[in-house]
Amino acid sequence: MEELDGRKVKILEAIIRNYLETGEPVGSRTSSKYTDLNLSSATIRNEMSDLEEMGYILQPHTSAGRIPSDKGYRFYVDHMMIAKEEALEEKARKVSEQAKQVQDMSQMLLEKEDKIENLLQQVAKVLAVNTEYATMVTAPSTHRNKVKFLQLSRIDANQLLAVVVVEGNVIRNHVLPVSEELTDEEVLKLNILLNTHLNGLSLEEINLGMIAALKNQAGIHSDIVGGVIDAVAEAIQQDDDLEVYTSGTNNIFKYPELSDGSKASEIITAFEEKQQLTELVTDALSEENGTGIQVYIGNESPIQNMKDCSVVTATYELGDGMKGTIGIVGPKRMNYEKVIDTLKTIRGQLDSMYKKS
Amino acid sequence: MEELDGRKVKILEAIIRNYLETGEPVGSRTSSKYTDLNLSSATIRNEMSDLEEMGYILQPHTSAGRIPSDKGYRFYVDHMMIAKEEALEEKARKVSEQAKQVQDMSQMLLEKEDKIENLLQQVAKVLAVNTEYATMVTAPSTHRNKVKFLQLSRIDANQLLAVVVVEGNVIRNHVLPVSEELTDEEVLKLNILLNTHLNGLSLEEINLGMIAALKNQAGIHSDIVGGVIDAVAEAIQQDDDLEVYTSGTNNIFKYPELSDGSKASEIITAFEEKQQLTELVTDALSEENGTGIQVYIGNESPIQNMKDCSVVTATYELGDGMKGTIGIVGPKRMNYEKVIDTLKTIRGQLDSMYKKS
DNA sequence: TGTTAGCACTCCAAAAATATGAGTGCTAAC
DNA sequence: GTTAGCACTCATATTTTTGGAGTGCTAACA
Repeated sequence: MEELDGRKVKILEAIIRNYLETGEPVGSRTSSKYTDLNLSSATIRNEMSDLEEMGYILQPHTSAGRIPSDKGYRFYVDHMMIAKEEALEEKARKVSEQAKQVQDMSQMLLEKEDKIENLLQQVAKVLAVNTEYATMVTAPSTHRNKVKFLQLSRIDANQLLAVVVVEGNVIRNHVLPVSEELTDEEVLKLNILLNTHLNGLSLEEINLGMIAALKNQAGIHSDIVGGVIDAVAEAIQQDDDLEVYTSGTNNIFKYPELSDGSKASEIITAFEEKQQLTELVTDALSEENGTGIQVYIGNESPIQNMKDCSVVTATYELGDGMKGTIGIVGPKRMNYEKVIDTLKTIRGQLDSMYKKS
Repeated sequence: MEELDGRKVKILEAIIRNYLETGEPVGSRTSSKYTDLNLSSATIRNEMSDLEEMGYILQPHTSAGRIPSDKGYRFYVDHMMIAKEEALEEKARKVSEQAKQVQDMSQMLLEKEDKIENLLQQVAKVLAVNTEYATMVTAPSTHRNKVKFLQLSRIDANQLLAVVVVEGNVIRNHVLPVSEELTDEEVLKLNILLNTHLNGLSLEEINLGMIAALKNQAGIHSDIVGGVIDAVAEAIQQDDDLEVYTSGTNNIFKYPELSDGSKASEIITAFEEKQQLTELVTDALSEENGTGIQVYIGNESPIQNMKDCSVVTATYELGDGMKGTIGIVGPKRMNYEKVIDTLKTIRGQLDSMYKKS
């Protein structure tokens, strides 16, 4: 009674697969036909009763069929999908799909964007079109990347421009006001100082202690120069909040279970307040599990707004340490296989793109 | 019959105001009580029949009350609102509201953002909170702004960084690959060349002819230098598509007439494909009418997705030529007075912010 | 002991039947 | 030109009916 025996597994699988296909609660009759074990509906009913007690399935109301619970979906994702993945007809379908996607992606590559933002936005869109779910893509985090180049320039009498180029050609800039005009020579000195000390360090290495030491070095001018250094440090540290690109939000209206007012509103709010998505993604990054794929079913999600959906994310990596996330949000009753597959494919594309450049 | 006489106007106004308040179709009985002319419902009925024939109001179905048509709303916005604006109790309400908003805005100013993107995003949010509609804000166009400062730097052997600072401290940068390494001296020369020729020009003045002339000037190295100049030009021209910031998309679910699946989906799509919003905004900018306020009712909107909504935009200006737009999207049955008022207030805040800095 | 047929029962969903009532258009009288 | 009166319309809400899918339980069977 505690564990699922082989027969229960088969029945549970029948129920889930059926429900994924039809979206209708599935009854004992239907699932008896769906399995290869020749059992009458009555027997199935008994087993279903057990499964319900164990929490794998539930009834929308008395005298309706059963639908998978979050726990049921979880079991499906963890134990049933892999098996199925080997099945032949699946394999065949996958290949053709994969080909289609690759096509889409290479099309995307044609209009090769130099700006990473545009690229990621495009990725989000391709993902949305392919899966028909709402999608999100975060920029790779760069805090472990090293400073390649750093430059201060005078814009006018009381404004300096600080530009920092980081590995991966990520560029940050910051206009900083200065109370007192600096001479060309002073700016040059500052440039040399900053470059010799900060160049080659990763962004996360440039912390408060570091900065303090630097200010000491600066010596004489420390009053005004100190301010400049602080501002540069700020420019470097800024944008720690990773950007999130989204697409296909309207796709949620394709699924009746999500398109009623209040639910849709919740999801859309989460997509607008990207803060929330970052939380989700941060969690996904921390829960690394080897495959780089995370599945959150309903309440498993760290953010409340997603309690009626499933979220699937994949971690991609552009070179060392630059990890980002791509993910989709859809109904619990989603095509997990296809989604995971698509995510893997696109992640692969991102990989190869990095190698090319 | 062709023109609206005074009585018809009064009745029309009664209908519209009533409908704005209740959202229910309004019948002859109700509107007879709502006006000061003492007429029986029967008389009103006759007048309403006329108004319907003229296209100002319509019936959702036979034997229902009347609701304003697009034409009716249009008449209201053009001719009835101003009068009402003077009314005393309105005035009183407005003052307190205005005060509240100013408070909100100054709060916003406290956490003064140096990045204009963050500021505008914040403006969109404040607007959304104040009006309870979906909002959009476009960055001011900068193509008439002048180049303040321009700098090429070598990042490494085969990459150059071009940074362009424009009036208003808008910064654009672009990493450009170079096939052949340039010496420090060459880079310096290029910098001088670019600055002497481009500095002080507005972005729109830097066109193809300009660039061609510049290439000639470059003389000897023209093969490789030409490429660099092209890339710089591109960096300058880039981002011509104005950015759009949005907020409060979920607000549309507060209005039943918009929250059904397909309509909501349309609106949300428009907000996601910011391309569409830019069209709208471009139109608004071109249709300048003195006040800088534009109202699109239903099908008047240049983009189809907004056919079930009303859109109100206001043009703001940060110094000469830097025009941007703030706007809201809501149901046709919206509080036009309040919206226009809020838009004006916030535009004022943006103005004063510019003067301060 | 596990499996199955049978049956009464539950409950949702859709369809049909039935009010309700707000609002209209029209006519005839003032 | 205005109004009272009245028959008529039609969306909406409420109730009733029906159908059917599905369950749980029991008793019989292998």
